[in-house]
Order: sequence, then C-alpha cells, then structure tokens
Amino acid sequence: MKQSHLFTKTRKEAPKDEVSKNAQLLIRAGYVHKEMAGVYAYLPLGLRVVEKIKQIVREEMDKIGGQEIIMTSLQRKELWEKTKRWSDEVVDVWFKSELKAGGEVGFGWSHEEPIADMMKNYVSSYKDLPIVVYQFQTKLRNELRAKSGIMRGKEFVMKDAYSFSVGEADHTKFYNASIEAYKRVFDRVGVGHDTFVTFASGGAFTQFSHEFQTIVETGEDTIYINREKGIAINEEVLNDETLASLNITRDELEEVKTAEVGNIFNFGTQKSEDLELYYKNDKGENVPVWMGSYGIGITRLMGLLVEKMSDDKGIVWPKEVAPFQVHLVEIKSESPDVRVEALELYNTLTEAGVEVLWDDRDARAGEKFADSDLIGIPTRVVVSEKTLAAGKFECVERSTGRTFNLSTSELVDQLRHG
RNA sequence: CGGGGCGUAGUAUACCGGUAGUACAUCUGCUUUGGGAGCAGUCAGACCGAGUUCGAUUCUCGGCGCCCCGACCA
Repeated sequence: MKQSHLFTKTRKEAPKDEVSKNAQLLIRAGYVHKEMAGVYAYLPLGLRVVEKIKQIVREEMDKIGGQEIIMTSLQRKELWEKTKRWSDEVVDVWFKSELKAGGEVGFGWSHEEPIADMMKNYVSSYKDLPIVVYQFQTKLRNELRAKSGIMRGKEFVMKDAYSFSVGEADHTKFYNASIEAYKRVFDRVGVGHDTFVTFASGGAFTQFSHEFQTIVETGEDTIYINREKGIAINEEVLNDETLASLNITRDELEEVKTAEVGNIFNFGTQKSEDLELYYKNDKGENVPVWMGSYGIGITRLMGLLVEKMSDDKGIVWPKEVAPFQVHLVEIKSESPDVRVEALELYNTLTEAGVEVLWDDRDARAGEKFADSDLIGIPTRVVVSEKTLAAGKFECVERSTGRTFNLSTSELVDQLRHG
C-alpha cells in the first residue's frame, strides 16, 4: 500500500484527554479515532491489526473444532428474563432501547443467552453433540467509567466461544483443549511468556474459573504467580483454602499487575435448564446440555500489545500482528532512479507475498523516519541515493534497531523465513 | 455511583472583566533534502444556556462533554 494513499496522518502530540499509552500511540500513529469516551473507531492501519489478531484466534479456534458464526447486536428481553439477568440491578452494563411497535430490546453485552436459545433449533439428540461455536462480536456495555484507552471501553470487539457437551467429562475435554488453544494464541501474538492461566472465582459448578492474565504495569488486576510451578492465582481467590488446594504457600508467590486478556467459564447445566436447552440421551431421556464459555478480548489484546511493546519513539509491533511486514521508506531524490528502484522493490516484495507499506510521500527524511518509528512496522527498508550507490538496501529491525544491508533476493529470503 | 480536575484554532498551549497570543499542522512562494529544516506570507479559535455587568472567553449557576482516583467489571 502506498502511504500517500492513506488518509490518516500522524501527529507529533497526543490529545490531552488521552493518558493511556495505548490510546496515545494508536491515535498519534493513526490506528484509531476516538469517537467518545471508551468508544474508538478502527482506521485502515488499526483494522489491519485487528484482523491479524482475529485471524490468529480464528485459526486456533478452528483447530479445536470451533465453527464461526455471528450473532445479533439486538437481543430479546425474554431470554434474559429467563436467566434473571434483564434487570439493571443484576446486570449494570445494559444498553436498552424500545421498539416502535412496542416492547424492549437489549444491546448485546454478552451472547450466551441468545446462543443457547438458538441452539434449541439444532440440538435434539446426544448425537448432535458436542458443538462449539464462536464469533467475533462487538460488545456494547454501558460502563460507568471507560478507561485505559482501548482496553476498557463501552464498545469493543470480543471473540466469544460457547461449547455444548453431553456431560462434564466431554465438557472438560474441550475446556482443556481451549486452554491449550488460548496458550497458542498468546504465544503467537508475542505475550505467551508473560501470560498466565490464572485461578479465579468460579461459578456454581466449579471451585475456580480460569483467566488468562498478562503481566503489564498498567494492568487493572493483581495476581500472584509462581513461574516454576506454573501457578497463578487472582487476588480475589487468594486465601488459605485456595493455597492449600493448590499445595503452595503465600511466600512462594510473586505479586504482579496484569490485564485479563481471556477467560473461560464452566456454566454446568444451569443456563441450559433456564433456557430449556435439552437433548435426548440414548435412553430417550431429556438431559440439559453442559455449557462453557470462552472469551478473548480482541481489541483489549491489541491495546495490551501496544502497552507492552513500544518505546519512546512509538509502537513496536510483533511480526504476527503488525499491519504490514515491511515499511519501505523512500528517501526523496532529484534522481528518478530512486523512485524506479522503490517501485521495483515494492512490486517484488508484494509478489513474494510480503505486505509492504511504501512511504512514497513528498516529505523529508526525518519526518519519514519519525513516522516509521511511530507506526512500528517490524522491518524498515530504506531506498535512497545512498543505498542505490551501495547496491544494497538498508534494512532496520524496529525492535532492536539493528541494521542490515541486503540485496533484493537476500531481503525476500529473509522476510520469507523470518 | 462517591471523590477530584478540566473544556480557548485541526493539535498542543498562553493571557485577560474592555473582542485573544504562540508553536506545530494547513495553504502559497523561495531555499533546503538521511532524523519532524529555514525565511516570508496565508487560513483558522473561547462547549451550550441563563445570570451579574455599560461590557463576559474571563465571575456565578445550570447543562453537556472529557480525564483521573476509588467502586464495578458474570
């Protein structure tokens, strides 16, 4: 993509009403636009990152048998009344509205009720199970206080998955597969090392639920970890009983600030019973379906990556989620050869399947370098009179600042093989 | 929801009870051309409403919006 074609512009300064690092950098670099408190639009660069993250999650969900769907944003009141969660006293983040024809609708802050209800159309026998569905959905939550940039908003994108199983054993099997899938997701986006499967408060059916918590200074949660034993405990369940059941003592644990990037829940059969989602077992008896829910905050994860991976010059995207793999920075020249060379390299890389943002703008070198650092694409390739004379391109790794001088073929080779 | 702070140009900031200045950005011209360049010119602003006042961007009240701390976060 030619950068001259991008309608977004970079800014030297962050708007004064943004304090969080993720929002400051994402706005300055032109990834997002703030519409109102806690509500952000995703611009061309930002959308690319969102899609990269979604694709990684999609691949891992598909691997464990997930089928992608998309539910609706408008939801029926009656479903939430069945589970006693329509009331604003019970759920305080509802956005609601009235239908002109009469009656109320809710705006989806979560989707387990509608999905479970929908499944009544498709689940009738134990032979139909298990089923795992997932979606990438914009959740609408009337949060009293948005904060932390794109990490805690009123509107955000979440991957939510739901499993429908014949009983606890089958459910547990998928539940564990989901933990492994999530670990792969966080590894791939580059935060696996700092992400912990954390014991948190459970529902009515299990002692614990599991959260995926990533260490970050600006995190909202506090957890206690022991890296050697691979144990992490949310402070909300840190007590003698928990410590005993996990066979660990308090002084073996380190306190860290984290952000919750994923969570998985065991619903048991309560929700199925409330919503009358039953299947017939091999004896012809009606049995409630065993359900679980599995979430990853896509846009929150994006914000977390910026929080963790940036320096004083800008964002430093991990390769897997960067909007482009290469930032081709063409230094303006009197000689038309530089433009010709840049175009040629752009075509070669693009044909090799490398995603390139080509800074072809009529701007000075300093501005281009500063923008390049801010936008944070992993590899910068400079084309200028200098590199033309040297016969090799100057390649700079954003994360380390290391510079390599490479020919076209060496460059293609390196980018293909990481 | 409790507490605190803030609304001035596209952005960031000054000053002031007597109609607002600067920087960057925009646009024009010339110079410059490997780390946000220089000179000259250009465009552009007081959140909304009520009150006090001869006069309000400034003071008072109300509304709206934004930020922060806490609470909440299935």
